[in-house]
Amino acid sequence: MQELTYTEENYIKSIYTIQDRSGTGEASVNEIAERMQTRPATVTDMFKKLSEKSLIHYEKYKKVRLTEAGTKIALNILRKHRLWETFLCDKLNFSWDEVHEVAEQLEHIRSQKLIDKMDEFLGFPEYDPHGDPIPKHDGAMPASKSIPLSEMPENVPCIFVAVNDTSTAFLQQLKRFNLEIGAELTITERMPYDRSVWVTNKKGDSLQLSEKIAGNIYVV
Amino acid sequence: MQELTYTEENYIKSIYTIQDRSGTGEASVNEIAERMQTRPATVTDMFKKLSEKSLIHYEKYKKVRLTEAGTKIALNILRKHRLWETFLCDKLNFSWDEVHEVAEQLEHIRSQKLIDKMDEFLGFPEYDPHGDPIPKHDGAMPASKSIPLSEMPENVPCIFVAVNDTSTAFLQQLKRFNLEIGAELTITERMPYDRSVWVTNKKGDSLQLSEKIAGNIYVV
DNA sequence: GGGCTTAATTTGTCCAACCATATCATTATA
DNA sequence: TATAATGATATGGTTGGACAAATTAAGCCC
Repeated sequence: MQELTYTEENYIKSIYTIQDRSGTGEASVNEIAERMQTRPATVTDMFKKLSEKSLIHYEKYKKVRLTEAGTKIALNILRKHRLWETFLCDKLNFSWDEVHEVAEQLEHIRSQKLIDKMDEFLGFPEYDPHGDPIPKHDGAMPASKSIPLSEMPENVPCIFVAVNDTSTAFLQQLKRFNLEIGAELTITERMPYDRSVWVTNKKGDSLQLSEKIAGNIYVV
Repeated sequence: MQELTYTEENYIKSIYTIQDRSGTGEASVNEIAERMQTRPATVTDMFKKLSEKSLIHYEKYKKVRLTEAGTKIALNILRKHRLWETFLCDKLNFSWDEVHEVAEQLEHIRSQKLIDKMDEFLGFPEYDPHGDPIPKHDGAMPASKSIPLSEMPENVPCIFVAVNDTSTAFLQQLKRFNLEIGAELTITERMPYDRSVWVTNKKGDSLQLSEKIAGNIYVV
């Protein structure tokens, strides 16, 4: 197990996320640059370094893929991130839209013992406050059986279980709509022009969600 | 409130610690280099930078002292460090000798809300597991729990912080022994017959102190 | 295939934090 | 007071992570 810088860890995590939500299981220089708020040149440099350390499969001008070692690291960071989020919400009463940026820092703390004790302290949770599965110590991940709200058929009720974007902007928007994990939603109508959807909740309130929002709300 | 790097924060903390136990309230390049495990050249560079940011008083070839702003930052880091140590011991059942290096990482987490909530979660503790006082949110520090030198266990280094007798006779005796506030002392042996103690200082000098003297020297 | 667009890489620079070495100040001591 | 020892600084160099600008490769469309 090598010593990685925080920056390297963040790249690994971004690659994991991008390849996870791309059909092909790969990530491009531009996608990572976008996500890391940096320039493609920087990403190319980092790809070389990570490749040197055998954490990604990299060939010039091609997309990259995490190696097994890289994936293991990504899952470990994800585990820490989600356990910390759970801690912040469950024990310190943070609201679920406040935890992300603090967890972004805490996920880099290096101490096997700390994270194992934290897991125990929290009662070995399977899902974090956003509904995302928490990888186990060995990297095993509870199934996340959710799909984007935008892919739900019309008039089939579903439960809001996770978000696919943890930016403050997005979470605040949800707050404005009064949308929370656990809400029961039903798509009543699709607007073909901009792919937005009309949704009703259990109380019968109706609201219109853009394609972007509906694509980042995950439901079962 | 400026954004400091972790490294800068660590220097600030080291300066605080050194000047706190120095008698004169100052810290030298070499002392900091020793404590930070780095070279004097590096420390000089950093002193210039911190001086530029008005966090220390710095003049070439002289010792440094934290400014008010610098002290505030140091106390804030100390607060975070000691609260985290308390958390690790009280809530996660770490033993008191395991917590330090993890707290060294956690003390850099930037979130006012987190640390305030943590303080509350822990029941607003005044002292950390090592008995050191935890600075309050406003920088106020509970009195540090000093004890008479005579009550220190053997072979545990401590710092001479106060006297409990301000008579000239006592102070002159201290002078004769070359004992000053700030000295690092270690009891090497106890003489059961008269309860006097053998003490060594940092230079390795050894001296014998009567029960009366050792009882009026306060240490932490 | 040729040309165009987009994506990726190379090159050269910058800054923070480090170091070794050489030099300069301060101090302690003969 | 002169001089050696110690302490601090200056200089020049390295590395990691970032950037802009220029260049090259890949993919696509006719």
